[in-house]
Amino acid sequence: MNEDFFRARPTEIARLLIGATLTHGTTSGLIVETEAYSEINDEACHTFIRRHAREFVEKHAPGTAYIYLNYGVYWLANILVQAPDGERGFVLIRALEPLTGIELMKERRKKSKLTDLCSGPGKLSIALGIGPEHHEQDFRGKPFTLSPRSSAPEILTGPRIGISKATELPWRYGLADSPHLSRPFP
DNA sequence: TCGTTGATCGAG
DNA sequence: TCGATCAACGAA
Repeated sequence: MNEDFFRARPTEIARLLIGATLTHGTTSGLIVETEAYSEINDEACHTFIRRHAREFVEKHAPGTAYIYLNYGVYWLANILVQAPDGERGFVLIRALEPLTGIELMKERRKKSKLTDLCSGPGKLSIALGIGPEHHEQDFRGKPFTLSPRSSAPEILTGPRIGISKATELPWRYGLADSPHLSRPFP
């Protein structure tokens, strides 16, 4: 994806990324699930509760990686985005369908079932080797490559997972009928 | 269902 | 300083 791809609202980019391909090193996967977080009217967004996140969006360009440790255990991969009107936010990559480097993913995950490798935000970080060293790195070519989808897929929409605030916003997106989702859609 | 795990933030 | 909270996962 070029730089302009990330110049849109978080919800718009989260939707456009369904069906796109994410590559890191020799591993890659088809994005089947994302969530949008916005600094506008979204209390679940880190910019509402973390000073570091507010500074991050000020200092970095759209397309920059925001990598966050959740529950003291798992690293979650987000992409910083910014619309032309100034609205900024993050897109969380929540699940992938493994495409290449599957043997390496199985080693890293210590799992052999294809649907166990990347079916959650913590799982896919382990499978693709994403960690704290990638915070502030780039989704616009290196180290992470995003390739656009070839055709428009059927996309599901629902409430975001694992949050307690702004639960009414239907900002989770998923590829219809994918067996690689972190959880079914309602 | 339940325990694990550590960065962050606000109250005291 | 202390306690609550948190964009998850695996064991059972």
